[in-house]
Amino acid sequence: MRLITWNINSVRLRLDLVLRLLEEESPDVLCLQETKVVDDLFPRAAFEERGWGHIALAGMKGYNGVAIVSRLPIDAHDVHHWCGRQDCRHVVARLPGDIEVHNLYVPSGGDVPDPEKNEKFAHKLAFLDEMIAWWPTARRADDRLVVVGDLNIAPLENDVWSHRQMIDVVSHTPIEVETLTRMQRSLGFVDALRHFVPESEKLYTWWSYRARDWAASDRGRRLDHVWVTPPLAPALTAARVRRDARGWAPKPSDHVPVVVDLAP
DNA sequence: ATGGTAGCGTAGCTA
Repeated sequence: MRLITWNINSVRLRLDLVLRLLEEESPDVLCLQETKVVDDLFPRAAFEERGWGHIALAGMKGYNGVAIVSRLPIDAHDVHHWCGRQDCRHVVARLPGDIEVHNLYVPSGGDVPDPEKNEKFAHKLAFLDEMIAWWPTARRADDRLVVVGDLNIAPLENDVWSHRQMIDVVSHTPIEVETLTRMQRSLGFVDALRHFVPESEKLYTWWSYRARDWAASDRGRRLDHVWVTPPLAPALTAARVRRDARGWAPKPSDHVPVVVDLAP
């Protein structure tokens, strides 16, 4: 099974790029974040016509939004909301083979890494803390789970271009790294990308739009992740980042797809 | 220290 996660930053504006990815990679399951569209206006037909006819959505107007687009039947799906909001950041699909995919869009957290001074940062930490409490009550470490998405945290030193210069920057602060690590440990999730790419190697999935030349400066961060529970870890056969998609014309997303292959 | 870009939707918020 091939599974891809991609923060698309408007699925309607970049539908042509999504279709290009489907053509090039032919994934079984594509998980999108920041679709920025209500469910009724999601471009279903484009996916259905190409064979990805099973779709689970949680979208809203203008912001956030997650989608799971699948070639495999989706037996059931759920939408979860956190922190008392209805902000469309978590959709779940159950797939054949008793695999459950959780597609997440974790709050970005604003600019100031202090929950006392910045409500957005407090929300980001609260969102993760709620999930950390929820996982062990709702699922088991021996379930066959895949957690993907834009987690908006780069946990390892080589998940950012400069650990030293990023230590006080939201996405790489110690409190965020510690919180994300606690979520990872809540069910013993295995980091699929780092299962294949050594921690000593720089690895990014996001580059700011604000750089003059994203490729030359290469000030990236690894914000997008794929985790699996221990029963699925032996099935991992490959994981890679489609860095080239950051340059796709005419208007790339600031995130690139992460591709993971699981043996049957 | 600051400003740099992008999407939605048409002002200002979010990232």
